[in-house]
Order: sequence, then C-alpha cells, then structure tokens
Amino acid sequence: MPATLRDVAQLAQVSVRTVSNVVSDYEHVSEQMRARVLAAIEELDYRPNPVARTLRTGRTGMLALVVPEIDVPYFSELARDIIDAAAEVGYRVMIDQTGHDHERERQLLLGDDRTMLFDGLLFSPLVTQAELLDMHGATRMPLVLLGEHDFDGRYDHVAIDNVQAAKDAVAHLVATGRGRIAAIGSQPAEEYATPLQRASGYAEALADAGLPYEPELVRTAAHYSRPDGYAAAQALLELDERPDAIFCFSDLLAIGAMRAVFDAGLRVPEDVAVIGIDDVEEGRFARPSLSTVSLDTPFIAREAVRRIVARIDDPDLPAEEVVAPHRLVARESTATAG
Amino acid sequence: MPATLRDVAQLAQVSVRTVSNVVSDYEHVSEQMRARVLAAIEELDYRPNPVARTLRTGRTGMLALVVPEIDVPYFSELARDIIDAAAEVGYRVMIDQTGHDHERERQLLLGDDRTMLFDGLLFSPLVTQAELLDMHGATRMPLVLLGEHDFDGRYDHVAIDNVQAAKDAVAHLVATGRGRIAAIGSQPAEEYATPLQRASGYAEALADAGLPYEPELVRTAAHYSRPDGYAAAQALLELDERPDAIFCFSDLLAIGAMRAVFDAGLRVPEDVAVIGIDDVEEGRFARPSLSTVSLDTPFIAREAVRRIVARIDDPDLPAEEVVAPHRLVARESTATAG
DNA sequence: TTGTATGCGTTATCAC
DNA sequence: GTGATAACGCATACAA
Repeated sequence: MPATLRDVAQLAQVSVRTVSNVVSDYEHVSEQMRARVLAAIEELDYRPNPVARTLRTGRTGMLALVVPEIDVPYFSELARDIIDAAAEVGYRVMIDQTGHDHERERQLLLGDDRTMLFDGLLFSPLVTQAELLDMHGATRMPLVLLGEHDFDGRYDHVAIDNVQAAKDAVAHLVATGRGRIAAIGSQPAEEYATPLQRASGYAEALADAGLPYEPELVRTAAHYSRPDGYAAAQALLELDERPDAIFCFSDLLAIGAMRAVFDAGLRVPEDVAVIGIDDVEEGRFARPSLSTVSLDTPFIAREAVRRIVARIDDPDLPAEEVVAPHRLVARESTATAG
Repeated sequence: MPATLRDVAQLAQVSVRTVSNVVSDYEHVSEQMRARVLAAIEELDYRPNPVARTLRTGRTGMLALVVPEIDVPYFSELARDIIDAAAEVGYRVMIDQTGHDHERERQLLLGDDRTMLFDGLLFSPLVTQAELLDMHGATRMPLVLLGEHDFDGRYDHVAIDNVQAAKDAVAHLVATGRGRIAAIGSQPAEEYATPLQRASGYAEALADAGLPYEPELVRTAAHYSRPDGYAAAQALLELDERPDAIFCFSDLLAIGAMRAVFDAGLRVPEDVAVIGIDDVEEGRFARPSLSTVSLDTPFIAREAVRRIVARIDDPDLPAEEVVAPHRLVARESTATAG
C-alpha cells in the first residue's frame, strides 16, 4: 500500500494540512516543519496521488490528442512535437486514434468514455465542423481543432491554409513545365474538410494556369496511405492520355504514387513529376527525394498547446484561428529535365 | 456544472446507491427503477466522473506506453497496434516519449510524475535491466518490458530474439553471395541491450560463414534514424575496400544507408546490398524495396497487453518471457544479380 | 504558521 | 431490491 498524506502527517507528528503545504510548495511553512515533513516523506517514499488531487482540483494535467492514425508519419511527427510542447508547460499527452471511425470520434467528443480524465482535447477530426458541433455541444471540454475547417468562430483551430498550399503545389508543377496534372486524394464521400480544400486549391491553380479541369485526372483515396496512392497512380497511368504530373494530397500518397510510376516502367520526374504535402522525413530520403509543401509542425504543435492551455485557464475565451505557415520545397521528384 | 450521481438520484427520487447500480449494470435492480433512473440520466445528460470512480476503485483503465520516439515508424506502428489491442480489452493508452533521455525514463519508472494515473506501464527502455531495477524498485506499478533484455525472471517482457534475427539477416546476405558485410547500429556507449544483441548476432553469423570480423566495418549510430544511417553508410563507402553489403540494425538506418549508396553513385543491390530489421511499411515502398527482418508487431502488441492486464489483475504473477516470431523478408535491396 | 473539518463523485458496506 | 453512509486521498475554508 502506498503511503498517504495522513501517514506522512502521523510519522512527522504534524497535521495533514502542513504536509500538504510542504508538498504543494506553499509559501508559509517554517524550515523545521518542512525538514521534518520532508524526512517523513522520504522515509515513507510518499508520492501524492494524482487522482485524488484531480478529484479535488478538477485538473488532471493531461491533454488528449486525437488523430485518425498514429502510424501515419505526419501524425506521429506532429504527436512528437505536441508531446514536447505540452511537457514544456507541464502537461502530459494521451494519444488516441479514431481509425477513421466516425463512431469513435463521436464517443471521444461526447465524453462517453473517460474523456473527463483530460483537461483539454486536441482534435484532428475527419468530420466537418457542422457535424462536430452536434457532438461537442453538451460537454464543455476545452477543444482545439487541428486541420482546416470552416471557421465560424465557434472553435479554436490551428491549421495551414489548405487551399493555398494546394495551389502552391500545383503552380510549382505548372512552373516546371507540366501541362497535364492529375490529383490524388479527394474523398469518395465529400464530407471531409481537408480533401475538399486541397481539391479546390488544385482546381483554382489549374484555372489560374489556363489548364482544363478533367475529372478523370482526379482520383479518390480512402486513406492518405502509400497503398492508396499506389493504386490511384496505377489507374492514372493506364489512361489513354496519361498525366505528366501528379499532385498528391499527402506525402504518403506521393510515396505510393512514385512507386507505381516506377513499377509501370516510367521515371520520376522525367515522365511523371510527383509532389505531395506534409514534408515528412521519409520524403527527404526517398529516391527521388519528394517535392512537397512543408508544414511547420513545431509551430502547429506549439500554437495548439498554447491555445488549449489558455482555454483551460479561461473557457470563455473567444475562439481563435491560427494559420500556420507553409512553404514549397522543390526536390528531385519535380526537377526539370534540363 | 456536470450532473452528479446525487443530482440524478434526486431527480429520479431514488438513492444514489440505486443510480450507481443502474450505471454499473448491477444485476438486482427492478425494471421500473431502472427505467426511472435512466430517464433522469438522460434528462440531466449525466456522465460518470472517471476520476472519482478511479479514486474509489483504484483503477484508471489507462495504460502508459513509453517509447524513445513516437515518430520512429517502428514505434508508431507498434503504438497503433497496442492502442487497438488495449481498446479491445477496455483500456486506453497514453503515450510518452523519453527522447533518449535517461532522466525522463527514471522519472516515469519512479512515478515522480503522474504515473499513478495508469494501471500499468508498457515500457520500451533504453537502459539495461540492471539499471531499470533500481528505478522501478519502490513503486509496484505493473510493468511489461518491450524489447530484448537479459531475462532474469524479474520482469515480464515480450520481444523478438534479437541475436537470431541479426544472424538471419546476415546469413541471408551471405547466402546471396556477399562476402564483405558491414553493420550499422552499434551504440557509442555499450549500455543498451538491443544493439548489443544485434551486434553479437552479426558477429556470430560472420563466424558461422567463416568470414573475418573487421571492426572498421562496424559503425555506430546514436539514433536509429535515417540521417544516422546515411552518415554511417557514407563513411563505410569511403573505405579503401568498401563493403558489398550493409546490415542495418533498423529499417530507418537502412533507408538512410540506401540513399547514401545512391548519392555515392553506386547501386543497391548490385554494388551494395542493404538489409534492415523491423519491416516498416516505408521499406516496402522504398526503391529498391528493402529486405528486412519482419517483426510480428501485432503479436507483440497483443501479448504485451495480455500480459499487463494479467499482471494488473494479479500483481504477484510470476514474470514471463514472451518471444515474438520474426522472419526474413527478402526484397529487392538484397536481390542477386542473376 | 499550523490544525480541524468538509467535500470532490464514486463505489461498497451495512442495514432494512 | 433499495436506502443511508463511510471511505478513497487530497486541498482548502475556517479556526486557532
């Protein structure tokens, strides 16, 4: 049995109040008292019970990070940064993955589960903000959304400008001389925010370049995974008139697409240029190295944590929209022949 | 303010005991009572407070998974499987990363932190078991070690046979005709279990094949990362007599090594064969696809969770050693010319 | 400065 | 089958 405050108090011949004061670094406590209590704590190997403390204070010191899949490099790299950023301000992070499961998302937001174990929720949701509202409505759990959403002032969120990021990627392909540009990553059901925005950025960029929008060049991908990128690219390459560039909505899709190009006996970037979004380390070491739109993950992590901490301290804070910077990173996969 | 048991009891005109019974699906409760209580719960949107429940029962329903770095694919893929396996038996998982920080490991093991928020610890430690002992000694937190350690019956652990896995990898290189086989991944300070075991497997395999052990062919890597693999391979390729194969202690190292080979103007596998350990998805899509030793991650996850749950239920269970299966996966990066 | 006593929301022990 | 009530371990209002 672990020692409690009372045990320490008894051994040190003081009241629990005093022990509690010592433990919590309370100001006004005499040196001799402190020493006596500290000795007792040492002897009993006392450790405050965080659960009891939480029940009393209402604070757990924990944040929940909810992502679709933790083994997607973008999310694991984001998780790393968020864990670090949270640690700096005294919070620990629990990670949960929804596995693209709407019901799971719902549960987490509704607090069906053990959600009250957390002071706040960092949420990278699939669903659109409208759906989200219904779910989160009741519980007043502090919430910060990661990833782009229609901002209507009801939720904090931190994200990049997805439309612009997509435009930048496609514009880069245009600038390097590609004229038949495909896209991989739109969603079968058009209900998610991120793919919709990247798709519209793609369309806008084509329009800006005076290129036609051809539906057959736009491919869906259920997950932003390597296999889905591979399959979609394979289909594109079988078109009568195959594309000379592929814009993928994520680096992982792009990695899969590149492999499909090679397996089709073609070359990247000579025959088909490929570009992604995310800038995960894998892309930097791929062959050819992957051009991409780099998201400032540490920035996103820092801002998200800053925001959730502020909201925990004051739940009535007005919602804030933080736009994270992004920048195009041209590498080998979109290099021009010359 | 969220509703409490008492609120529900008041509204339903019953005692808190009865409400608690309904909430906990207690057997003996009349239908009419249940209905009345359920209605009140619905009306007040009551949700049990997990913290209070935990204080009372001593169970949090949470496991902590501690890894060096969550953004290393092997760990994020393992985390995914562990989260899923834990969910199946009603547990949620908190992930913490030590960032290769001994002090952080110590804190987690010692329970300095909020460790008592968890029912058990799944720990992939850097330090050897001996050091670990001192730390974990006091707290009786259920603990399962992931990754190979000197088994002395004091801790549960689930891991592959690292020595054999390394031998299998090197033997494969020998079988495909390589005679000058380098290794990347031994550690600067020889204090970690995994690299030591993989190094000895490497040495044994060389001996078995009648090949000399040449220290200059064995390179350290502080982290099992792509950049470290790149740097180490680069150095190897600058040797007067360069290796015709490189055995990397992890897939990530191998990915970096392959890139170094290409940047040196050489080919994989024709000039230098490369093999890793882990079988992360990235390797399957790399070009050339990466030969590796596949670890059965779902198995490891399942066993680790099974084991920790058993130990939570009965802390006095004897320690158990679970050896996870591994198998060689030959892909393009070690293919023979013919 | 320190001690006493109450309550955080639950579950569990005892009666009825 | 259900009701009152005592913990769980801590923090704090109030007293001293």
